[in-house]
Amino acid sequence: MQRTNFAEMACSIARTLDVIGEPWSPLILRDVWAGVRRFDQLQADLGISRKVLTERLAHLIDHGVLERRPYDRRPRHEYHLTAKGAELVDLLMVMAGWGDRWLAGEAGPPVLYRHHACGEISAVELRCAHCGAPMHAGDVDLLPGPGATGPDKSAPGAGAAGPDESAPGPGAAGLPG
Amino acid sequence: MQRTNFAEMACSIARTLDVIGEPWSPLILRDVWAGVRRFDQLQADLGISRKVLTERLAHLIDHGVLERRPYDRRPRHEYHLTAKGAELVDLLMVMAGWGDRWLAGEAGPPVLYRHHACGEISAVELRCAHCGAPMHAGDVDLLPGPGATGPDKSAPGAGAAGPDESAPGPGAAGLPG
DNA sequence: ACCTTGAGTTCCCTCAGGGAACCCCAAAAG
DNA sequence: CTTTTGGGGTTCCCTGAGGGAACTCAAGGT
Repeated sequence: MQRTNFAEMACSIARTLDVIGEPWSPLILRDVWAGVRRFDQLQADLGISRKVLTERLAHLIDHGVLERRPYDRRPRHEYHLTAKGAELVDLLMVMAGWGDRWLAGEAGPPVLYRHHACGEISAVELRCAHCGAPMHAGDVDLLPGPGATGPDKSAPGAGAAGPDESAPGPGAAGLPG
Repeated sequence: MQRTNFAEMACSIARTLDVIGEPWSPLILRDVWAGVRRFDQLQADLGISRKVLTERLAHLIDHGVLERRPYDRRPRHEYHLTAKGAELVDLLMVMAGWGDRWLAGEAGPPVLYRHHACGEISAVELRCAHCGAPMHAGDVDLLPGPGATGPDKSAPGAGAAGPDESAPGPGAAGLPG
């Protein structure tokens, strides 16, 4: 779909959208997360066209979010989340939380989440990694970061290489615009 | 774009994708959040076609995520986030966090977030709303919820009506599939 | 030799996204 | 009163992505 190139924008939201910005990709990740790992299962469960599913899987593998593992001597494979992909599932949980709050209606949420640590049905909550207090859209100021000026050279590319935490420091421009 | 109807699926992720599942909507919300509120500004900043921008704005207003406010006696308006929309921006922060970690490369993150509460440059972290411990994709079990069987009747629709917290209780089917 | 199954390809059709030009309205300028 | 300006969209056409169904291919099983 992407007629516009989101990956080149100096915005981590746009770049993330380049990876999972069309609606099938999150659903594929959800399914893989929930244990639906094979081509025909995914196709049947999602109701996606086989052609598009092939493309999406290739794209997700390309971006290091999924990996393909053989499970037989025959040419059979399953798709698994990489570490990079597993962190995207965190995003899906937040997405599900919003849908549960605002779209579930009287019927209530379709899926419940039980937290291993406490054993309770719960939901995710956003907190500041620094002070631990709640951190929402209205609780932050946006500042230009070091990568503000343009797209990154030396992109990590396909490999699920470890994330890099750059030291914060002021850059030039703010949001594009 | 949506040829497939995601809103009818018994999945809060799919339903959320029905609202912001194509790549422009999150970027529009990001811009409105950052203070870009007028049609021509949005169009110029995003590089989106005017036609598609019109459609997206109508869709977002329709779903109660944005609202349109006049700012002049002339027919001029600005777009603002509703409470429902502001909570979607939380999702954008998580998205940005993932992009910062995995896609920013050597250049570092394009935007930094300063938390009002502690004044520090920080990032969001996902925690369990119940026990406060970290809560990630691998830390939860999925269980069928009360709305598991089908799409909800009596959907909140357009209005940014308050969220409903239904009492948890077991339902019938799990994920669709 | 034939059937089955997983995992894709190929082909065609329709509709959504991109681009650019055009339009409407209200205020301000002349 | 007429013209200009500028925000906020419409309209039209073209391309290309998504949907659907049929076809292919390789490896077993019987």
